[in-house]
Amino acid sequence: MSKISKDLLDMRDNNIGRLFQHAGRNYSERALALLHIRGFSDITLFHTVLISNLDTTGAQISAIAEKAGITKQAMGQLVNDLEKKSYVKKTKSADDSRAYMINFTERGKEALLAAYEVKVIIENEYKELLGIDNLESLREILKTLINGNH
Amino acid sequence: MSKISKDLLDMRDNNIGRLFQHAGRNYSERALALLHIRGFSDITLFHTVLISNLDTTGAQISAIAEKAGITKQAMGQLVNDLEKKSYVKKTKSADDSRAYMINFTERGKEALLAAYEVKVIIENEYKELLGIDNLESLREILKTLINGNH
DNA sequence: TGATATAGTAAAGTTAGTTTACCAAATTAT
DNA sequence: ATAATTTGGTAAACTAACTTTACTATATCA
Repeated sequence: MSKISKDLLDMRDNNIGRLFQHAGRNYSERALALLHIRGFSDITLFHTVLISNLDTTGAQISAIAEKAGITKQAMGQLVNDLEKKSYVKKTKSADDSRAYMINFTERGKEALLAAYEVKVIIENEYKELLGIDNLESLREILKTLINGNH
Repeated sequence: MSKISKDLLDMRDNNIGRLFQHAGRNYSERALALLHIRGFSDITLFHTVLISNLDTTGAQISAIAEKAGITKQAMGQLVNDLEKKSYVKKTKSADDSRAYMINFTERGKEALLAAYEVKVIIENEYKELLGIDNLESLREILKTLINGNH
């Protein structure tokens, strides 16, 4: 086998971009499975975008959208969807009559806490697999990579 | 601020799953931009799934689909799309009259080589940012994570 | 008092697929 | 040799997770 075709093969298996994607997908699937076990079986990956970007103090649709990096229309749909599933409630803002305030319901808060628990569990699994030093250096490397090529 | 709400905030910024996703997206965007500069501007992220899973010796649709981890129907669409853009050609298989052999065209081979160049460039950027040791340990950590919770 | 910006909604389009259902050819079983 | 099953591929409809375009209502700035 020639050098170049060996390299091309290597591109598939050792491609760092593909490894990121694969690791990310693994994480998401594990997180979702653990959330489902905890009784939040109607939550999809899509929903976690809102759950993990809404503060317990509440926020406006466009503010959460910006934080999450999606359009306000998409966030609007997400909010409506999670309101139907009664994880959040939408109330007219007192300050701005164009705006709505989005807040967690009790169930929503429970989901948020469960999401936190799940995060801790998965990180412990990772610690088990890698050792704590490697996990923390992984986190630092990823942050450097993300901030380095803004 | 209470311990739990500080932890919940931390979940957003330091969440390892989110860091994977972010790093993966950064990589893809950079790779695609570099491919476009090289004259392959009609290739999307979607197309790279086929390009990076097809050998220069050619293969059947269902074989590539399995390798890529998508359905043969989805791969069929991808193949048709890339045939229209003349990156691959589809010929009736001599061995199996139900099957087609998918091969790169000359342009397709050029794209494959460009993809390899782009990979090298991005990895060099990463080396610059992290140092070679950190890059290699990142790769090993990711592989451990992926194989560890298959 | 306009002009412009902001909050949100509605509807259609897009991307990257999956599911269901099918046909034709190949393989295996009887 | 024929029937049953598997395999290669296609078609059409559906889905998720969005974006784009276009709009209304309210707020703010000049």
